[in-house]
Amino acid sequence: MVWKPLTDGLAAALRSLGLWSEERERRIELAVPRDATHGDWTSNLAMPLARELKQPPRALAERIAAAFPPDPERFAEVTVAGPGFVNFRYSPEFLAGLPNRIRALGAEFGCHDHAHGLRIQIEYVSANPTGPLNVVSARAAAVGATLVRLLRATGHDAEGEFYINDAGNQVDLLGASVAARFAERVGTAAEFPANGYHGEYLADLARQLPEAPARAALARGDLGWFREQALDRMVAWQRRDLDDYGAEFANWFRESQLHASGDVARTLEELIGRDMTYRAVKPEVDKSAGDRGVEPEDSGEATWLRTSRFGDDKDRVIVKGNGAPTYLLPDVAYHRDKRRRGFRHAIDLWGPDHHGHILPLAAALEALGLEADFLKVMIVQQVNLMAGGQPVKMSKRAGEFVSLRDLMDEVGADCAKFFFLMRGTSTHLDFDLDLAKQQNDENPAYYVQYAHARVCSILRYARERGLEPATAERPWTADGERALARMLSTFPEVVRGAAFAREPQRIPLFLMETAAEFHRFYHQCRVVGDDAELSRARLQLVDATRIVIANGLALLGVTAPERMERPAELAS
RNA sequence: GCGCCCGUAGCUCAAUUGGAUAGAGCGUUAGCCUCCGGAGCUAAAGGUUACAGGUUCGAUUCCUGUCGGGCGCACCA
Repeated sequence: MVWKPLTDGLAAALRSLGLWSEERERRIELAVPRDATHGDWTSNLAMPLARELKQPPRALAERIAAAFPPDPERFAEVTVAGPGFVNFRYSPEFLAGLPNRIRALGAEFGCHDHAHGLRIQIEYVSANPTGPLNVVSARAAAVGATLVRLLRATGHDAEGEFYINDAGNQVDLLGASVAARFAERVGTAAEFPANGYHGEYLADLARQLPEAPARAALARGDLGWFREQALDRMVAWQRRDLDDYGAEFANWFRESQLHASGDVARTLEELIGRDMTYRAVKPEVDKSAGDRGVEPEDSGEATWLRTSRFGDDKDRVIVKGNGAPTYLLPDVAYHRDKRRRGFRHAIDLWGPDHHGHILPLAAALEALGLEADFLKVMIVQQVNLMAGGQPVKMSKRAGEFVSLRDLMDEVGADCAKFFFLMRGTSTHLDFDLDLAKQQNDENPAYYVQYAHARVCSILRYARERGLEPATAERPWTADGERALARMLSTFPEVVRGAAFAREPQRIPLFLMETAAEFHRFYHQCRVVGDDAELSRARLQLVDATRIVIANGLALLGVTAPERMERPAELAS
C-alpha cells in the first residue's frame, strides 16, 4: 500500500540527483520506526550511500528528502533526522482513508504481488512412520503450514510436502514389531525384534489387522505384509492428526517411489560420473576427531561420497558394504526430483538432531549442479514441555511421550499453534502447559482472540442500534485513533518481512501489539455513543481492526472467534 | 576434540535481515468498572545485552577468543 510508492519515490529521487543505479534501487530499505516520533516510515538509504560516495550522510539525506516527489495523498512531510534517516509521516487524508481501503480489500489486505513469484516447496514434519507425531512435529507443522501461507500471501507459488520414509531398516523393524504383536495376540510365541518399537500403539495396531490375512502372512513368515499394513495405517493416522491440526500438504511423497523408479540408482551413477565417489573400507578424508569412530568389521567396501570437497569434515557413506544405500543417497535423489518438478527453492524443516545432515546433502546437490541457494534447511528446535515448573519427560523408548494428539486434546489446536509460532523457529522453546491450558488473561493466544471477539461484539452492538460503519472519510482527532490506524497500516509490511525472512513469529508479535493498541483505543475512545457520525466513523476503524486481526490469525491457521465463552472463574 | 543452535529484566521471550532512548507478557507494587465484553486499561520498579577484544557514522545483531547450556559427530533414518 505504501511500500511500493515509497520505493518508487526514493528511486525517482535518486534519478533526479543523478545517483540512480539498479543495484542501489534494489538495496533501498524501508522500515516502520519503533518510536512513532520518528515518523511512520523510515529509510536509511542515505547512510550506506554516503559511505559509498564519501559524502556526509546528513547532507545527502537532505538532498534525497528534497528530491522525493511530493505525494500529499499519502505523506504530509519528509524529514531528515538522526545520523541521516529519511522519515515519512502519513498525511491526515491517508490515515482517514485507510479503513475504507482495508475494508475494500478484506481478506486480501496484507497480501502482495510484488514478490518474484517463485515456485517454492516447503517440506515439513516428514516424521518417520513408526509412531505418533511428537511435539517437535507439532511445532514444525505449525511453522511449515504458516510459511506456505506467508509465501502465497506474498506472491509466491508455494506448497507443502510430507516425505514419507517408507524404505530402509526402520520400516522393516516396524513390520517385524507389528508381526510380533500380532503373534502375541493370536497366542503364537514370537520373538520380539531387537531394537523393535515397543509403544502400546503397535499392540492397538496389531489388534486392528484383518485376522485371516494376518494369520496367513504370519504362517508364511511374510514380514513385508505386516510392514505394508503398518505403514499404511501409520501414515493414515499421522495424516488424520495433521488434518485435525490444520496442517495441509499438497503432496505426500513416498521414498519408496524413488527406489522403484530407478531415481536412486541414476543419482548414484551421476555422482560416480562426476567423480564424487570412491569405494573403500575407510574414508580417505576424515578430519573429525570423534571418539565414536566406527570400525567396520566384515562389511566390506562401501561407496563414499566426497563431501569433504565441499567443506564437510569427512566423507560420507552413500552405499553400505552390503549394497544397501544409506539415508543420504535417496535424500539426494529426492531433492534432485524436487528441482526437476520445477521448484526454485526447497525449504526443509528438520528436527534438531538432523543438522549434521545439512552439509552432506548440500554438498551432493552442489556437486550435481543445483543452484547454491536451492536448498534452505531450517532447524525446528527442541521443545520442552513444562508442567508445574518441571519438564515433562518424553521418552520414545519407554513409549511414554506427549504426542501432537495429546497436545491438541490438552490445550487445543489454536493455542498450541499460537504458542509455537510466537517464538523463533531455531530457538529452544519452553512450552508452558499450565499457561496454555489457562483460558485467561495470562495466555497470549486468548489475548488476541479476545480482541477479535470484542471487536465483533462492538459491531453487533452497533448494528442492533442501526449503526453501520460510515463510508465517508473524516480525519482522526484522537491519539488512540491515529495510533491504531498507523498500526493497521503496517500489516502488509509485517507480512512481507515475515515471508522474506522466513520468520513466522513476526505475525503473532504484531497481533499482540495490534490487540494492545486496540484495547488502548477502546478505553480512550467511546465507539458507540451519542454522536452518530462519530460513532460511524470509529466503526470503520473497528471493522478494519477486525479484518487485520482475522487476516493475521488466518496466516497462523488460528481461528478468529466472533464470541468467546467466559471461563466460570471469571464470569462473576 | 569438531560442527550447529543458544546466552538480553526475577521467569518466558522480542528487538523489522547493522539503525535512533534495547521492548512485551508473567511475577511484584499502586490505581481504573453508572457506559460498546474488566479475558481489559493506566502507571511504577526491574538491564554493564554471559565476558574480553575487533570491524564503523552506529553492534543485542557481523568477526575473533573465553565461559556456560542444548543437540549432533554410525556402513541408523
